[in-house]
Amino acid sequence: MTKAASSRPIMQLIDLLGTKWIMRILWEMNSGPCTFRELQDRCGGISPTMINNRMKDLIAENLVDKDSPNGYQLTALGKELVLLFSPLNQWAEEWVEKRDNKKFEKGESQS
Amino acid sequence: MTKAASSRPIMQLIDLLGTKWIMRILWEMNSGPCTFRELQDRCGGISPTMINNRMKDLIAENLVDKDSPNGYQLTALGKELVLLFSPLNQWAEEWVEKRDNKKFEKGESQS
DNA sequence: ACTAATGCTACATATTATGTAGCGCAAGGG
DNA sequence: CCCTTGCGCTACATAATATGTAGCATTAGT
Repeated sequence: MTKAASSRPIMQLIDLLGTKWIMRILWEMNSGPCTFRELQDRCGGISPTMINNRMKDLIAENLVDKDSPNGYQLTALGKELVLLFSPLNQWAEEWVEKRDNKKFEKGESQS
Repeated sequence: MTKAASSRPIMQLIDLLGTKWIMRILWEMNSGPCTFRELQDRCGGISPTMINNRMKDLIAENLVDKDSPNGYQLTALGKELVLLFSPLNQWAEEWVEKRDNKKFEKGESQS
């Protein structure tokens, strides 16, 4: 991570979101606070090492709080960020549809 | 990549965007078509191996075109996606500001 | 005291990224 | 015609990251 690259906030964010599992965890946490092990399940069985490391990152970045009785939850800032992800949902639908059509045109098999 | 996880379009997108360099490359390509080597520079000297692999991915996902005389460029779909990134820019500004204030309160050194 | 669930750590293995050298090709100049 | 220059891209050894599995320490319930 070069200093120049990471000086712009957007670059810091892109670095963070480009770290494996970060977006997935944020997305899954949007459905409410949860325990360590439940989060593991929501993320499809991700390893505890990874969850632990990523949660440390997210807490350090002020996106998640650890609130012992209730487990982990998004901070206000974290919730704002995840809100910005929602347009991606609709875009992704169109994208997959067009991509699969193209595969079909090319004669590839469909699932 | 489990089948269940990747069945939802948003999960496929999150997987893609969570791959190292993908967001960065998309972001940098928003400033116009460019050559292989210029893209390397825009991304701060990323290795050619990586650029090559990621461009293959992005082309396969219909987000980038290879148009030999002019090099690489975003597809219409790719441009739409990068447009959805722009709100992140403003959010990132606030985020970094708040994060750095917090560090200051805690007595950490500033750059 | 026993059981079960929790957050989390240890660590060997597998996967992925980085850095560097350089190939084959095309365009331009001498 | 040869020589340089820049191009897209490949090869491959090394370094960094992720995965999977076992299990420890703690807490809550019975």
